[in-house]
Amino acid sequence: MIDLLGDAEHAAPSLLGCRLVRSTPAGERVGIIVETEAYLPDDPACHAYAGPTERNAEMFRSAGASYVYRIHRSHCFNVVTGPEGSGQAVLVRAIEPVVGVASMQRARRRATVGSTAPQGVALTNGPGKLCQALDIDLDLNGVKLVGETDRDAGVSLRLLPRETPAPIIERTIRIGISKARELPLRFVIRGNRWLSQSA
DNA sequence: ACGGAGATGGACT
DNA sequence: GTCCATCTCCGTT
Repeated sequence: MIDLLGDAEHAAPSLLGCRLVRSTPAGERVGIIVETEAYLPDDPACHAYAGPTERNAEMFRSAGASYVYRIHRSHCFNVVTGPEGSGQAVLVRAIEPVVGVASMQRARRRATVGSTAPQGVALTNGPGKLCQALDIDLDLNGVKLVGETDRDAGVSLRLLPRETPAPIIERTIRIGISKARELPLRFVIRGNRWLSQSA
């Protein structure tokens, strides 16, 4: 059971080890979530902090939906958590690829502007990279990720519980933000090799 | 209508 | 380490 009804600070570590499943006509891609960050209602770094806007609308809807937004050339993927209307979410910052690696590599190559093909851990070790690898963009903003999903409606992104024992978790400050830098709201699976490069 | 900022990634010195 | 591409959103004119 994945705890998404509690607040993001509680949900973020509970998502570690869970599987993210992307199904398209081309096949299935699966990654294990290894790094997350919580963004809370009273948190200046949270997109929902200043209240509902068009961009962050999904954060104020029901837990278990996706919140996808664009930053520079990349997308970031979040899982909405907490009571409806509370405005909080968990950013997925890195996954460990387990199924459909070749398909992820193709998707990354397609989305990469430069010439060098992403290799090794660079496949999915960052929030923008994993969105490229799984073809997550604004079309997947607001889709239901758990339970009865919108799969028949052509939507194919699902969150499944972990199959393994709870991982050993480390907690640190968040990465790449300018506000509320000091809050320890980043959670990682200890020692996992697919974690993002933390400056 | 406008301008600045950004939960990033890749290239380069 | 630094620089910046590229675009969406949002607060301000």
